[in-house]
Amino acid sequence: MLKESSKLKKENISKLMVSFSDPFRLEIIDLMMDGEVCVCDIMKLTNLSQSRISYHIKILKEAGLISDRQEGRWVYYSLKKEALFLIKEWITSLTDYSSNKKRCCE
Amino acid sequence: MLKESSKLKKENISKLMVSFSDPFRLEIIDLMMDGEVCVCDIMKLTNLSQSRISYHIKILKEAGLISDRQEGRWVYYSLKKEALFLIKEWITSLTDYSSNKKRCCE
DNA sequence: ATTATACATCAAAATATTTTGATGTATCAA
DNA sequence: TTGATACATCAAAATATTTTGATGTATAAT
Repeated sequence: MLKESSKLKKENISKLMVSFSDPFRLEIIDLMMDGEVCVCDIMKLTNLSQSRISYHIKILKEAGLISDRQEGRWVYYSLKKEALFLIKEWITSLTDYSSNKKRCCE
Repeated sequence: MLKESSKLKKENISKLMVSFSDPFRLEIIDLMMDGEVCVCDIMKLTNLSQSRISYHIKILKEAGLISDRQEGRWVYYSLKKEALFLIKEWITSLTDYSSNKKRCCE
């Protein structure tokens, strides 16, 4: 069962998954795969408005998926490897699920 | 980059991730880890209403995460290993992302 | 045939998420 | 110190998702 095998609580899982559930957030995550990005970068590379990007960044941050680092006027965002690893672990617990099927409703 | 390394299109990824983004769907997925389940099973094991379960099942099905098999009055649902594998692959492409950070806004 | 069970589907209501445009704060440069 | 840049935050509007209760369809048991 998922409950025992995962180090992530169900609430955290859904928050992390919410991060991936929006195409614009996937775009942003995609950009972060090449390293740190600031909001201004994302603005240049997508055509999302600044406040829209900030909103999505907030979702990602509250899910624990990204970390931020301020440097002067800029804030650099990057993916948290630890979070990605936990997600991978969770997905693995799913793919490794027992294949002996039970019949229901009997 | 995500785009090239994944066999899943961004649209499919977000649909799959939407599946995992709801706590009740996570419950249902959890139950399916022990094998096939019917709606009646899910009703017994959670206290979700029948139409509510059907709604969530539909989301999971349209995301391509589960398959169904009818037997008499019952419909048995189970996780599609293929879909889980694709998700795992995608997550892996994220965790394996290049760690040479670029500086932005320069 | 009638009734019950299992589930899907529908429309309306309830909620939640997302977008927009405006405003606020901090940093920096002139 | 004034103005510009980078970003956060806010409230309202727009949009999307979820829940509910009712109704529909198919299967099966009596």
